Amino acid sequence: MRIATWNVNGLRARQDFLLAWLRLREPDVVVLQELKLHDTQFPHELFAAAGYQAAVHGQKSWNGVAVLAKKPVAIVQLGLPGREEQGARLVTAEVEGVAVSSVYIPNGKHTGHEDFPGKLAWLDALAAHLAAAHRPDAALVVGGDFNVCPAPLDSWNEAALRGHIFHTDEERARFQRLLDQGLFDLFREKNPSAREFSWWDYRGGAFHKGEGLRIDFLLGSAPLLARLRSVTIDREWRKKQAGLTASDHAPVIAELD
DNA sequence: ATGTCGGAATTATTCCGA
Repeated sequence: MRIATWNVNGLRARQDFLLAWLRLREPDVVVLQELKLHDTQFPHELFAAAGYQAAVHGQKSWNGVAVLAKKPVAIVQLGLPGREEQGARLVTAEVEGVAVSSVYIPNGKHTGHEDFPGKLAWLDALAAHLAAAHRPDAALVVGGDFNVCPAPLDSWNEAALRGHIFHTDEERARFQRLLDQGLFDLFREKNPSAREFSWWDYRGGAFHKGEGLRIDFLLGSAPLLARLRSVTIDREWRKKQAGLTASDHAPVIAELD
């Protein structure tokens, strides 16, 4: 099984780009973030024609998450309980016996912004929800854009950015609390010292200067880790393809037995 | 160069969020 996560930064702007990538990589399951459309605008027919069905939790204009899969998807959860006012940021579906969640953690803007405590509260609520809804011995994947840089190795410039947004002890402690629910950072498990990033700002030529962050993760429970062969970050798809603009995030792909 | 994007509100221009 090949499972991926990708923040597409607007599905309507990215659908041709995404379809080209699906044809090339042929993932079995993909969790998407930042759809930026309402459920009713999701192009189910387009993805069905490409061989995928979707569980979608969207909203007008912003946020929005989905689970795409070649096999049937059964919706388990729409929205993070108690945190719906922060937007459509969680959907969980069961696919081939695996509970698959797509999450889009609030950005928080900066540590002095009123959104920052909201981000921490959302992460607290996610840890509580996972503890209540999932057993650590069951097959679970939580993939998405976490908007947290868990360790210095995950940042292009830890020295300058430590203590700033994505790089605070508060965010990192809460990311660790997610792992404490019995989850593993699948990329890091297979690539313990790799300095690779999944997001680069559109501005200032950040991609070409190597100024990125690793903030997109596939977290998996022990049964998934036992099946894990490899994890890659598909940075070629952060580049323009045949004249089509890329997202500011690259896909992350895990290969499972 | 805070140097770009996507989307909304509004009618090609400005704002917001990331």
